[in-house]
Amino acid sequence: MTTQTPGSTLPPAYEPASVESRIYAMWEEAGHFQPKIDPDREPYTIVMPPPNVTGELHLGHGLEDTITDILVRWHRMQGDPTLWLPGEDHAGIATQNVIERELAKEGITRQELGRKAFVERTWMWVRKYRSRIADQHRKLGASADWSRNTFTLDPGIVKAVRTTFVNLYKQGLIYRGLRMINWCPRCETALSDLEVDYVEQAAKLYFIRYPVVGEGGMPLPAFVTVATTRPETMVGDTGVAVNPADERYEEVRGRGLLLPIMGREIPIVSDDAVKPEFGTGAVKVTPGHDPNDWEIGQRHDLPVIVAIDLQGKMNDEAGPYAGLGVEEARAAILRDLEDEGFLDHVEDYTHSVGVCSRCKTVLQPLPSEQWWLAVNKEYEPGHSMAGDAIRAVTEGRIGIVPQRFEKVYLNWMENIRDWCISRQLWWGHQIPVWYCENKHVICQVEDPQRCPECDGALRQDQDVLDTWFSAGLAPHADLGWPDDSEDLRYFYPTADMQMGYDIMFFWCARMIMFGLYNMRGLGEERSMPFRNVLFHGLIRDAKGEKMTKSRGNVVDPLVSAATYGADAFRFAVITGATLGADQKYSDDRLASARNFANKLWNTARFVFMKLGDRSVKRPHPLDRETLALEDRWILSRLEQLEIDVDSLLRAYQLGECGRQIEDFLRGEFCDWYIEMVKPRLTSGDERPLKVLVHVLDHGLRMLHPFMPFVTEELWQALRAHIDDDLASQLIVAWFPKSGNNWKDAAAEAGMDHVIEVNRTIRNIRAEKKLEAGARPQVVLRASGYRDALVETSAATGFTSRVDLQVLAADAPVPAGEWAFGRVADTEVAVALPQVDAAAERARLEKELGEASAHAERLEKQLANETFRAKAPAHVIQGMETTLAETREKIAGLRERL
RNA sequence: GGGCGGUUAGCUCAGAUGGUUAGAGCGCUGCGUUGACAUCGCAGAGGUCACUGGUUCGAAUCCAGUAUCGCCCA
Repeated sequence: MTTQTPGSTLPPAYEPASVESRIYAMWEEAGHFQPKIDPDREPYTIVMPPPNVTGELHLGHGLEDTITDILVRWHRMQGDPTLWLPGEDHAGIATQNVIERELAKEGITRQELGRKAFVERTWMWVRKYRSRIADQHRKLGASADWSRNTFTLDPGIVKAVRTTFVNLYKQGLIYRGLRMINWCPRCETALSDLEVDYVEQAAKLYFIRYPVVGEGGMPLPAFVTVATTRPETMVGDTGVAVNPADERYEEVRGRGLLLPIMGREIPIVSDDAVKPEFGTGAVKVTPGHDPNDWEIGQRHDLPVIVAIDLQGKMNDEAGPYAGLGVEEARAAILRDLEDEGFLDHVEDYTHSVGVCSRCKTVLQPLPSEQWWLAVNKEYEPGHSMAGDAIRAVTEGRIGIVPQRFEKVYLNWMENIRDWCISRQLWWGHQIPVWYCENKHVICQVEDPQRCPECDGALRQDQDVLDTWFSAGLAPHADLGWPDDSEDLRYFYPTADMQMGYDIMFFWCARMIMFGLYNMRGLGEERSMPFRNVLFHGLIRDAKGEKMTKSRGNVVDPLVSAATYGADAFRFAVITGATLGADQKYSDDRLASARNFANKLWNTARFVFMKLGDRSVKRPHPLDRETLALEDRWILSRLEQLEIDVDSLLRAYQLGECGRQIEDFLRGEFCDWYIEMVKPRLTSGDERPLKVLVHVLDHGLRMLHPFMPFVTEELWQALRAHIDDDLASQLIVAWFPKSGNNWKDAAAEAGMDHVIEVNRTIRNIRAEKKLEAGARPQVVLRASGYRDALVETSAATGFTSRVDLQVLAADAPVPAGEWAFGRVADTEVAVALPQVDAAAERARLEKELGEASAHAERLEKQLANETFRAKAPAHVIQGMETTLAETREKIAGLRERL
């Protein structure tokens, strides 16, 4: 290791690959990821959104790990018992698809394999992949408690799922019912409303004539023309509907129509749901194949005919078309309609079609017997799952960050409908319901052997539950519920939760509903699954396109982390956008973050080099007067940063916080403090050492949640140089908190001035094209800031490469050619080899123009009576000072001209 | 149809509760290797903060509307 003589042993560039795995192992072996339960301290708990167990981490996971790890490390460093609870999800349909694709490579289907063998085979995959997911998190630095890692099919979670199901069933919130569902013919399962994507599709609108039936059942020469996008479903028509207010159909209301081809008589019904402006204002009603028609059918008691089977083929109800696929049937029916003169005309039409969000197959709406969760039904007076979930947010017990997502959440929750929770899959939590030969239904947590009512043989319901049913239990189930575990008692409710806004309804909404329901025994203030939920945006590719496998634009976060370092990856994604906003992925940002890590590395190398083998005490506030101006300045700035970092982290402004830490370390610490202190160190002044060590220490601590690896590695080397009680590892070192000891407005004002003077000197150097190696004479004529300029004159001389003289404002400028500048009441004169008189004059005139305009604005503002009356004193004061300085600048410039 | 968000430098994005001349990174131009760092440093160019109107002493920031892009829900 590098602790003996660090300055000399650290390589000249930061090499993440040689650091990260060693540091991670060090933390993990020390047990720092596992919280110590301390009843006297409020814990900090956050549950990881569980990735698909057979998947890979993508950039979204990388962002989530970063967000969570920042919060977790920040809390851990404040001494909170901190638990980051990781897990993996069985991801029912997604995993089943993965395994089915594998089987397909071998030329077999799951049906050929059989359910038992299929499930066993899936478990083999799960065992193989599960540890890989955890390793991927580790590579990103995630300080999660792997000893508590949870999988959604672990026995404890199975118990939680079944307990929840049984309780809801007994309270009548879970029921089995025949309803219209979204059926995916490829996945061969029902889907919830959320798993449907709607895509715009160019299609046709077919106008079909349905003959009116007269007295005695004879067709009249009159027609009602209906418009439809799906003519093949007409074989299942059981009515035609018109709007009750539509006068065009006054004549035929109450009559029957003859269904072409099928020859069946169907009624005309009046229903408000029909939009008169659509098509002809008359629509065919197919309750078996359209959700709206199902509703109309229910209202008018129309029969339901299902003519398309579960594989998307026409069945016997379709008469002559039985056995055809939907597309083939459509073509055949259109041909027949046309031949028999029923097809009126065809129009182009764009409409949206529901497709399976996973496999993009066009969905079939079908009436089907499924299990449902009645989210709006009261289970106790005044309490329904959705109602409670609404109130928890509107009454502020759960906070949503950023707040604007609150509306999205509420809007969805207020319009929520019963949730279809059963899936016709083999992989997942099988529904804990058994049927016996005598039609008894048993719903219980433990597997029953025989029917308790009649001792008959039992068969378990074949369906499994929607993946989000089990995922929705995570915060309490992962902690041990329904058992009364120590973890559950201590860590519930969890503190924060974070996820992409794209799964707000799938996961966040369900966790809130289930948490409030299952944990209601804790009372309103403690039953919620988390106190705050953070929604982050999506990471898109450089063009702003969503990353998908089919587009081939997916970036592997582990490749990024391996290329640039995990710290750089984290820093880039967290500063890439504000929370909740999408960001575009760019290698430039990664490179920039890597450069920052390297900068930090070399900053530390410099400090170690100057320290040699010394160990120094921190600067003490009581010794403030013995410190130099720039020492007091950087300590004051550090203190301000500590205040800002604290408030930004509290407000979950993680990106802004990271940026401010970087700005401080790069812009103030490296570019100014270290540069200015070099001549003092060279001349043997040791005071800066303790400041360097202290600022570096606190800087590393504050940056640690963002860039854990490089900061820990450097801190391990820094420890030996600090004469203080220190933790053994940065991961558990105290997070800096301002003690209000170092704020020093005078030092800040003085240094701001000194910095501006340096900038002015450099600016003149560059503008006058003075030789880079030259050390020109510079004369400063100063009054207000004379002491500060004198004190820092050696530093200025060094860092701006000049021979500096500080004179009184009224002292004469020595003879020679000079270029002039001015900062507040200080005049800057840089000796020139020769002056281009005209160019110098033009420059001064430009500057005078700008200064005059500025002064004018300020005068106007200050002359405004209302402004003087209403603006806060410090603003007026500040403007007056600036005005005075600007006037002096103008005077100086006039003098030159 | 309802709702939400974006529009700030060539590009990617910051700018919490309105406050003195709006910032960063990348890119660009010029200079530079003064023993921490070329994964670097210094200096510079570059913005009527989408538009219109309003509130206010004061608006990138608040309000209303418009345009445009995107997302969600139905």
